[in-house]
Formats: sequence, structure tokens, C-alpha cells
Amino acid sequence: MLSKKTKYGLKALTYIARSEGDAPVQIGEISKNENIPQKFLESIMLTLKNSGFLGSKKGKHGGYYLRKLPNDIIMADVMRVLEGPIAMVPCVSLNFYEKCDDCPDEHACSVHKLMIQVRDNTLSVLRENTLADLSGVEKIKD
Amino acid sequence: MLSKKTKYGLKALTYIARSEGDAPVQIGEISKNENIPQKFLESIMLTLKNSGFLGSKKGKHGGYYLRKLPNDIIMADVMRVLEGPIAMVPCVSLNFYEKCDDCPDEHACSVHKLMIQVRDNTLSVLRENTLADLSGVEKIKD
DNA sequence: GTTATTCCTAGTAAATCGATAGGATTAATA
DNA sequence: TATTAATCCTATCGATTTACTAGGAATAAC
Repeated sequence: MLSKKTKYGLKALTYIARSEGDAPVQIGEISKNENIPQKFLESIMLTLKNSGFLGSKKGKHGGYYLRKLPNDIIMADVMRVLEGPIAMVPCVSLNFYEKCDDCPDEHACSVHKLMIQVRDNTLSVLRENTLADLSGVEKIKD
Repeated sequence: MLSKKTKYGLKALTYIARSEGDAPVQIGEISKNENIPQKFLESIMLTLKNSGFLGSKKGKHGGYYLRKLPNDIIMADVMRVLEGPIAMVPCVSLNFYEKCDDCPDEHACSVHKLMIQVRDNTLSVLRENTLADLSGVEKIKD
């Protein structure tokens, strides 16, 4: 299951990508328009900022803005920050690999084989999609 | 994340598929060979039985056996029973559909669009793979 | 210096997960 | 018939995760 955190985060990014003004976009506005609890969104925006997708301006008239063009923001990267591993099992994760306790030989494991296929397919979707695709905002800004 | 329940269930099915004898396979044996807590596995086997994948024989020398040929046991079906919805968001689920609280218009939702693609790709993998593929047991039994 | 925003640290209620407990039922076999 | 060995069934429980909320510090515009 996709967490609300991830869902809200993706919606917020989409919202910002579609708000093409010069002024940064405020949490209050996003929260209101996308029906996301404001305090929860606050913490999500922080995560997104600390991982380099968003920049922020503090104080009155502050808010958030994208640090890259929408088509350079790849869904696989966003998902890893918000949701964690893309793989369904740690033993097939590229970025968060962990051995299974119960499995003496990974290569003999039927679940492992299946989950590699699932991972590869999911990954290809998440690598092909950027924020530009999600938001419908096209290639070049300005 | 794939739950342990699903993982153990798939391993158990694989184990049974590979045990080609006439005698039913016992929980104790699977539990021991696959490093799965016995009591937990018990409840998983029950689920698999009640959903029609396994049959059982009670009492001494009892155990479990497949009710279909391995190549007729489709991973998507098993996953739905053990793990629940395949979709990452209820609003794109084929079998467990639910509307999102926060989303006024599904078709305008960027997350929805992305998750449909993920679902389709995952589903195609899980539909193409059967227990025969997982276990390496080929087409016809007997 | 007032107001409006982001930033940061905690905490918390509810749900889910990964089991375990304890016994009832059933069937082979001695 | 009694014993043993298996499945069947219900209930419970501790740990973890999720989806928030509280409360205030820091910062910047006006």
C-alpha cells in the first residue's frame, strides 16, 4: 500500500509544478486545495526539501518551489525518499538490500525470483515517469 | 512491503509443488525445511485451503496437497488472497476498489494516473507467473 | 514589532503485523 | 479401544508503523 505520506507528497509536488508563478507556493494553499492535513503536509514538505527536490523561502510570503525542472524529477527517486524501497522484499532491493533471515540461498528462492520481476517492471514505470508527466507541465520552463 | 504471511505462503506452495509424492505434505516438514514458524504457517495454510488452492487430509499421516496443477495456480490470485489488493492505492484496484476521501476527481489525479501504470505492469507479471514457474515443476503431473 | 510563514522535536491513538496459546476435531494404528 | 499425530479454530498479544497533532523556535516581510 502506498502511504498517505507518499500520496500527499506527490500531490503537493504536482500542485507546485502546476503553479507556474514566481512566488513560492505555501503549505496552507496546497493543504486547502488538495485536502491534506496541514501539519502533516508540513512534515512531508520538510522531507522533500531536505532531500533536494524542493527549495523554500522562510517568513511572510514564504513557501516552497521546485529545485529542478519537472521533467528532471524522476518518480523512482521521489518514491524512494517518501516511501522507502521500491522492491517488495529487501532481498531484491537495489538501494536498500538486506538478506532474508529464513533464506539460506537467495538464488534458490522462488519468491526472490518472482519479486525481481515485479521490481523490474515497477522500476521501469517509475523511471519513465517524471513530475512533468504527472503534472502535465511540458519540457521547458521560461 | 510483502508481508511475511505472503512470503511464507508462496514458499509453502512451492515446497508442496516440488514434493511430488502421493502422501500429503505436513506443516511440520515445511516449517522445518523453510524456516517458517510452525503455528504461523498453520494459519496461512488454513487460508490457502479455505480459498481453494490447497486440499487437506486430517489426522495422523495427514497434510496438505495442491488442488490444481501448478501451472493453473496463478500468482495474481494467490497474492490477492494472502496479501490483499495488488494495486498500491484502492482507487486503482480492480478487485478492491475504493474512492479516495481527498480526491474530488479521480481522473484529474496525478497519483491515480501513475499508480494505474504500476498496477498494470505488476499485474502482468503476476498473471504470467504460475506456481509451475516458481517451483520449476513442469506442465503435466503424472 | 506584529504578522505570517517555515523549521524542528516530541508525542500519541489506532491499526497492522507477526506471531503464540490452547484446545477441539479427526483419523491412522497398535 | 486407546494412543498418537495431524489439521482446525478462536483468541490474544507485543512490537512496529502509520497518520497525524502539539507546541513552539526561527525567520522574514511590512
